[in-house]
Amino acid sequence: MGSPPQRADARRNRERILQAAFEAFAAEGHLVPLDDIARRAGVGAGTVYRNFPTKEALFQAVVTVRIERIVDEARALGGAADPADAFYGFVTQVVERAMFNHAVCEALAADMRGFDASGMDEQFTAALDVLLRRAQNAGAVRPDVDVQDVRALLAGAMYMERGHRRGDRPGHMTSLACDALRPTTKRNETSGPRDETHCEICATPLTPAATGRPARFCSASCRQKAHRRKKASPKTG
Amino acid sequence: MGSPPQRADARRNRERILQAAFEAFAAEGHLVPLDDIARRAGVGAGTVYRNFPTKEALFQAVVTVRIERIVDEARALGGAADPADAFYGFVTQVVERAMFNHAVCEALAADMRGFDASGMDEQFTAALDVLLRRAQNAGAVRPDVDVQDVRALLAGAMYMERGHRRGDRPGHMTSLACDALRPTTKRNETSGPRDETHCEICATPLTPAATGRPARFCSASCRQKAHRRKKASPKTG
DNA sequence: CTATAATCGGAACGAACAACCCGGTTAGGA
DNA sequence: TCCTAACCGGGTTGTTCGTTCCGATTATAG
Repeated sequence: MGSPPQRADARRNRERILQAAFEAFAAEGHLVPLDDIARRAGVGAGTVYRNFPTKEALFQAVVTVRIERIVDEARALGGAADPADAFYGFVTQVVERAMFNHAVCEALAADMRGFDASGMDEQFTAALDVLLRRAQNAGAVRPDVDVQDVRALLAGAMYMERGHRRGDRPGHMTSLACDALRPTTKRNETSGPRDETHCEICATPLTPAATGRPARFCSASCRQKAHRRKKASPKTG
Repeated sequence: MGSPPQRADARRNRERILQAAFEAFAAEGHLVPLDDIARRAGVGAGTVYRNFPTKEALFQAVVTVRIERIVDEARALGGAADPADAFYGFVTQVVERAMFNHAVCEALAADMRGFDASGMDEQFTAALDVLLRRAQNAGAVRPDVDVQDVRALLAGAMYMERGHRRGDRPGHMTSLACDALRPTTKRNETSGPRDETHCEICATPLTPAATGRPARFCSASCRQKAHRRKKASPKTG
């Protein structure tokens, strides 16, 4: 009890392990072999296990710090002047951050990777709930979603950004996900009309027109159809 | 070449393996051990490997059939009378189906699990593109998304439905995802207002009121704030 | 400097799983 | 019925990875 708590080298190694684990988990997720972490920390696997009972415990030790920080930010935004900015800004930022940290991504994902035990799940959900309700009361978020929906959408947005990352348009899927939450007004229409490479009517791929002006239809009949439609339904066309 | 193509028991076993693999992959995804599939089929692991060079080949053989069916349905919907119904109906149905088939879910997910080789990815994307463009031309889908966005949203919806499944409201996240694609008009507002357990203004948790009527605010000041807001912004409130 | 106990590191273990192999079995034609 | 090539199945191998163990090392008090 009164004994010197730890030897100096032991303390140093613990820090090194945490640092290496943070980097490794962030880069590759919880599946990274523990031996890799040990090697990056410059210690043996045994030393890791003297500090953390299981690999899972190490993962949680690393991630809990990050989640706590995120929860703190959410709480700080709870009193922000503009509830809409606070909510959408927070959501966007969380996803953005998770993009660069696979571990946070996994922790916030669907199952919270068993974080229920540490209470992080409840805290995160509660903090998010405050932002959500304020935004809803301000009319910035549709009223028929609850905090679990937003949690799911967050996880989904991270998943989409990671899985379907195309070099261009980072954050595009998140923007789309946010639009799903908005009331029917005020959209985030990002880009202009897509560049057309298919017939606008039947979606047949268009051969690159030799003429300067890009073609919009594959045939005269489709062009006529388009004209007819434009006249018939000016509301939806 | 002219030799009897296969022994009867071999043919029978092949069918059994395909059936067992379909069930196992559908229930548990591609991670299910191959030995389990062999056992369910009532054969040894060796017999599986005599029919399919790798576990991955077996997975693809099983899943390709399902994806082909989905692609066929998409193509059939390409000429539907109502492009909006065709598109949203197809998306909803694909997610719904994947809910009960983990294998399809994984195959349609972000990376298509290497299905590029079999051409399924291109075919699925092309068929989906037709539905999307027709729906866009009909004004039922916002014009600033492309087929890759929809692919991502599909994968995300499946992910969300699977991960955050709450007993109630199956398909709710899919409905939300579809709303992200709609033009600003015409929403799918599913349920009424959520049951309030927090202050509508500051989101403080409300202690269950002893009185019969449920409270909506945590304090008199919040109640006043609500009144003021309702007068100030009748458009958004 | 010395003694000693905490600490270190990596070898060793066990479990899981894909893939291979070979001795025994059987279908099906003659 | 008999023969044989095709086929069967599970035991075996190789690999990966989490976890444990123990002889070697080293920090630190006296």
